[in-house]
Amino acid sequence: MNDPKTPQSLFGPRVRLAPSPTGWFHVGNARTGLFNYLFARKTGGTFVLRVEDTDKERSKKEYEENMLEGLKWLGVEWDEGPEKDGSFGPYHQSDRIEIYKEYLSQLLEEGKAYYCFCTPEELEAQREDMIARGMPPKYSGKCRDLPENTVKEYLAQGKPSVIRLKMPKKVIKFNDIIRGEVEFNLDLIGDTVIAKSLDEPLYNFAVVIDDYLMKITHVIRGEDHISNTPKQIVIQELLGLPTPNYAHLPMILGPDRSKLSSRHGAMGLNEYKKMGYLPEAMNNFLAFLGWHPLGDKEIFNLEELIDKFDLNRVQKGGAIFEIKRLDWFNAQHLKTLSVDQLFDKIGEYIKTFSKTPKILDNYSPEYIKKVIELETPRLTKLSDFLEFSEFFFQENIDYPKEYLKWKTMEEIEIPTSLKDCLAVLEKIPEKEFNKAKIETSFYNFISESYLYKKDKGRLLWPLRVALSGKKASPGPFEIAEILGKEESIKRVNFALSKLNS
RNA sequence: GGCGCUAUCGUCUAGCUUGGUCUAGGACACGGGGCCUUCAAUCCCGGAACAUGGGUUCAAAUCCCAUUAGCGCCA
Repeated sequence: MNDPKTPQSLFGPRVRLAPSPTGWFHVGNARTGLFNYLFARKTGGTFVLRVEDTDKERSKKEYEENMLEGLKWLGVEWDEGPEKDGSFGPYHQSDRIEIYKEYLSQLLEEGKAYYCFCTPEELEAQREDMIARGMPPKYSGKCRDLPENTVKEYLAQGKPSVIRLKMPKKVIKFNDIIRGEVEFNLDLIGDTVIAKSLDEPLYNFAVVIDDYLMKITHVIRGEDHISNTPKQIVIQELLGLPTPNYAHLPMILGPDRSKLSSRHGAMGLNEYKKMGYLPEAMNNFLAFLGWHPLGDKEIFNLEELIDKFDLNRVQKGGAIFEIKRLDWFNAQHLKTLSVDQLFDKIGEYIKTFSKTPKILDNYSPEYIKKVIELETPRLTKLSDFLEFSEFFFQENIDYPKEYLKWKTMEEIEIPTSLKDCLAVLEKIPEKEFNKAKIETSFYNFISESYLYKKDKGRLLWPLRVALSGKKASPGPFEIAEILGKEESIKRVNFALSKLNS
């Protein structure tokens, strides 16, 4: 904290998310982004988004767009980066090649880095030899002290080369906010390659330069980068740059406890949107993967997460991505929404992903909202709505007639029940056709019948199936109210006709 | 192979800094039950963990050491 070499900013901490657009934006990136965002907002800092697209073969514009879209969906807004100008751009590494070149040249001139002309075959042979002798497989340092003329000559000849760092023999220690003191013996690492050429810097080098120039004060990233950290610190030291604070987040794991990947069936973030998950639930779930606030409260929106967030409470061990837990978070968040909010979200979901968006045109918002209100307790995901409530939006429903049979009934008894239902329904005035009235009407009727009083299912189960066509649905009275008198009667009649056929 | 990180219920975790209040708390999932016309929601109950072995101490999930296992990085 008091290290004078730690970068300081007058405007609070500066953090960054620095993904490579070489694949669909996944939950690991999203979680890292979320933690950076929460930290920045909590501390009044700045969240920078930097696109590490130096790998020209694998980087694709569509991946980058997918990433921006994912971040926007979550509400994890960056302050500087693509689409948002800042004073520390450009924010694409591909636009910063000239900058890296300068620093690379400086290291070369100062003799802190050197050209290496060893061939892959030579390196492979060296490595095997080292391993065979039980030593750490590191570069031998063969080209470390090549005479200047030789280097110039080789370069002029166009001999393939890379740029290596002259790794000092020392122990690097750094204080990780999450893990405490971590130390590495550089002697075991060897002279690492920092660039393929002056125009092609490698990850470890570009990161250091960017973090410095973008005045990053806190590097919050995945634990898989912890082994890169000593190399990056050495580069900082050789260049005379400050070292930021580091916080290495635990990994998100698959069910087999290895790093979560598509191998586990993990999908891009937009797939979760497609499945009907809410961004609030995703944030809540992701935040709780490796972090936990004080107390027993579990359901938090973004604002509340910001308020409670504390890097010091981040877990050290990896956390398995368990979708059932996400389901629960989603159901809980769904229940916090008002009917109007749900109507908007479900409407948008249907418009974007459903093959049958016409229910929005064919039914009034009031009607749809009533259905939503009724179905909310059953919803886990937005997509469930269509599945559970389709019978409200179909002119003609159909179902196997066996569904109509209550467990204590014989099939020949069903028509009687349905006819009784019809009689009750018909007696209710159109204007009073609401749940309360329907319910009292039925209960009055039931109280007059010894058979129904003993076993209400004999009357109500066939009615419910006639109205919904499903084995599982909300209760018959609330369905009937929404359907209306006419449609309810029509459906009971339809059930009767099914039994005759 | 080397180095590094990690280790509490099946899962996410609280507790560990400042040993005793921990016969280890919560949540998800699971099982059972209540409500009940089904499903869901909801409520109640239940099983379920300090990786192992040594220390230190009157006392250890908590401190120290070793071991084991898992993962990550390096090519």
